[in-house]
Amino acid sequence: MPTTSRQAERSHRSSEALLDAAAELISEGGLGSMTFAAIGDRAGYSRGLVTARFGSKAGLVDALVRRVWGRLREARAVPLAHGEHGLDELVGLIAAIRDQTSENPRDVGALLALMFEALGTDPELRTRMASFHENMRADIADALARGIADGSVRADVDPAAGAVLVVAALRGFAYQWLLDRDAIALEQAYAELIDLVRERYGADAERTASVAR
Amino acid sequence: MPTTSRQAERSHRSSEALLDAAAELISEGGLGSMTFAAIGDRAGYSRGLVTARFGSKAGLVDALVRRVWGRLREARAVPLAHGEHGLDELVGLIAAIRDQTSENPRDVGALLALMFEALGTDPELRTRMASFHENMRADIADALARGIADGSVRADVDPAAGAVLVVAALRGFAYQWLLDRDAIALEQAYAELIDLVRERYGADAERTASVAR
DNA sequence: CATAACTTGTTGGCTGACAAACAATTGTGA
DNA sequence: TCACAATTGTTTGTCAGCCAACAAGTTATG
Repeated sequence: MPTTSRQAERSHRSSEALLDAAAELISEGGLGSMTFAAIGDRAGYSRGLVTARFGSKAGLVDALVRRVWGRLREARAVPLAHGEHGLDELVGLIAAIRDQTSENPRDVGALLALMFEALGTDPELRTRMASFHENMRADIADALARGIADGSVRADVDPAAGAVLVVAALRGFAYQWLLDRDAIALEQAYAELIDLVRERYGADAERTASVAR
Repeated sequence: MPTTSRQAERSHRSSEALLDAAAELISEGGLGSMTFAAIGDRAGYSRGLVTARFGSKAGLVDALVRRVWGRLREARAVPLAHGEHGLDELVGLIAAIRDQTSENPRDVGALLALMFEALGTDPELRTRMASFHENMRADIADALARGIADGSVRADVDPAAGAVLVVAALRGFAYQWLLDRDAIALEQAYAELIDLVRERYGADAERTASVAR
C-alpha cells in the first residue's frame, strides 16, 4: 500500500503542475503574465484550482518562492559553504549559482524575475527581497573578511564594497539574460566574474594568472 | 514679447509637470503605480489630461524615455566620448552615469525602473531595452578593443566579456539602489567599479595602484 | 466668438476572489 | 464485500474593483 493516498498524490501532482506553470509564466513575462487563467491553462487544470490550493495570489507566490528557495538551499547556492578559505567560499557560491542556473533555468529564472518584480508595487515582496539581498551582501562581506584573516584575500580589500560589486554582477548578468537570453553567454560571464574575484580579491593571484576559464 | 504664446507655455508647463509626476511614480513603484489618476493627482491636473496630451500610455512612456534619454545624451552619459584612449573612454562613461544619477535621481531612477520593467509583458519596451543594452555592450567592447590597439588596455582582455561585466555591474548597482536606497552607497560602488576597470583592464596598472578613489 | 486647454462622465476589458456545484476517493457499518 | 455517507479535489458561475480610453462638456486664451 502506498504511504500516500491516491487523493494526496492527485493533489500533489496538480500542485506541482500549477507551480511549474506559474514559474514558467513568471520567468517569461513577470508577474503580469502570471494570471490564474494562464496558470490553469498551461498546467492543464482550471483557473479556479489555484485559489483553492494556494488561497490567494500572494500565497501562490509564497509557495513558489519557498519551493525554489528550498532547492537552491539544497544545492548550497543560497548560503555560503563554510569551512573553506574565505576566497574559495565566495568562488564556490558563484559557481553554485552558475550551476543551478544552467541545471534548472525555469525555477531560477522565476526567482530572478520575482527579484526584479520586487521593484514594483507589492511592499511585501519588496521587503522580502531587500532583506534577502542585505543578507547576501553580509554573507559575502563576511567571507571576504574571513579571507583577509586566513590570508586568502588581500588585506587592502574593502569587504562591503566587494560584496556590493559581486551581488551587482550576479544580478546584472541575470538581468541581461532575462532580457535577451540569446545575447548573453551566461557561462562565460560567470567565468569572467570568478576570474575577476580571484584576481582582484585573491591574495596570491598574479596578473599573468588571469587566463580565461 | 515672448516667442512662445501663453497658450503654448501653458501646455508646455502642464506637459512637463505630467512627465515629472510620471517619472516620480515609475521611479517609486514601477509602471504599476503609474496610473493616469495618480499622475494627474500628483501633477495637479486631472486624470484625463494625460490621454489628451500623449494619446495613450505607450505614448506617455515614449515621451518620458525620449526626455530622459535626451538629457543623458546631453550629459554624454549614453554614448561614449570618443577621442580619448579606450580605457579613459570607458571610465568616462561610468563617471558620467554616476554623475547623472546623483544630479538627477528622479529621471535616472525612472529610466532604470523602466529597464527592469522591460522584463515584463510589454514586448515593445522589451525589444527597445534589449537593443539599447546590445548597443551599450557593443560600445563598451569597442572601447576596450580600441584600448588594446592604443595600448591603454591589456592585450589579453576579452572585450565582449568585459562589456557584459561592466553593464552587469551598472545594472546591478541600480537594482540594489532602487530596491533599498539606504542600503547602497552608490558613489562608493561606482568608485569600486572604476577602480576595478582600471586595475583589471588597464595596461599599466599595478596591484598596488588599487587604492580606493 | 473661435480655438485651444482642460475636466468630468462613461464604458468595456481584464483580473482576483469567492461560492456553489460536480466528481473522485475514502471511511464505515452491516 | 457492498452500499452509502463523508471528505477531498476540481470546475464553473459570478461579482466587485481597477484601469485605459474615449467623448462630451467646461473654462481659459486670443
